[in-house]
Amino acid sequence: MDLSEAVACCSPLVAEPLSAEHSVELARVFKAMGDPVRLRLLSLIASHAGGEACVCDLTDVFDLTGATISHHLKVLREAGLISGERRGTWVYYRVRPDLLARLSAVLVPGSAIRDAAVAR
Amino acid sequence: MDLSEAVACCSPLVAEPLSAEHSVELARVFKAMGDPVRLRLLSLIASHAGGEACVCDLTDVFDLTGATISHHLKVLREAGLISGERRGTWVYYRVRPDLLARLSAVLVPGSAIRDAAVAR
DNA sequence: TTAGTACTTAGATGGCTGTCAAGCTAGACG
DNA sequence: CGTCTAGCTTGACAGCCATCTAAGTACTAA
Repeated sequence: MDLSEAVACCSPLVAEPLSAEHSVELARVFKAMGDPVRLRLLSLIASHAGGEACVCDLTDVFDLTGATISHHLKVLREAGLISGERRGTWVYYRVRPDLLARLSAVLVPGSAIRDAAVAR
Repeated sequence: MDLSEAVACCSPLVAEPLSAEHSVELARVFKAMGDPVRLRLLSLIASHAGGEACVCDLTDVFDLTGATISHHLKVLREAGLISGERRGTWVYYRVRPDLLARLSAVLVPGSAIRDAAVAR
């Protein structure tokens, strides 16, 4: 099962018990967000001008080696939370707002209505 | 800094870069949700009749010892996601929807407006 | 009080994970 | 070509974590 797909079809947590399969996929996404460095990376990328950020912009913020930042970006990428693209020398990352919105919807009841409102 | 407090005052991820302090507190909550068993526990409790569930109801669902379930419930409790109360022989847990709503708001832009709408 | 049920805590253990150093690949520029 | 910069991968290691067994606590019932 694809990750974003799994998240997309999950009902709100309060609506019905999560299936074992869905819980595994959902947990993978939350686990990816369960690290301070990765959360900051996510918000740095999301809030950066143009909606994207170069890895060099991100590395300077932390007191960590490039290898570690690269590792965290990979975790976020494999969770479907960000996507990366090489343009010349640099690699740019951007968040995937659709997945964030779906995650957000899973956390609160009545999300279907709210999602429709957001789509408008 | 209190956990729920930290989550409450976090702006949406896309609005501005998360501070190092906020990211640590937020990550603790997401980390608690980053496990399939804990996610299922959360949804079992949230979707249970009356908004609360006894530990014995939860233990039967999984192929795990009571000690392990107890451990996961403790993690969820320390993250501020659930609260437990003993009534007689049994212990009942319920979710704290306020924290879930705030978490949800952190994930999407324009949450302040949407929160106001939800509150009505 | 004794026995029994419902959790919780403590300790142990195997597996996972965040981090770094070192090495590697991809592109830019002579 | 060679060299420089940006980023990724690998391998290693210390610390964390999910799980179990065994023991402890809290309440009920006879």
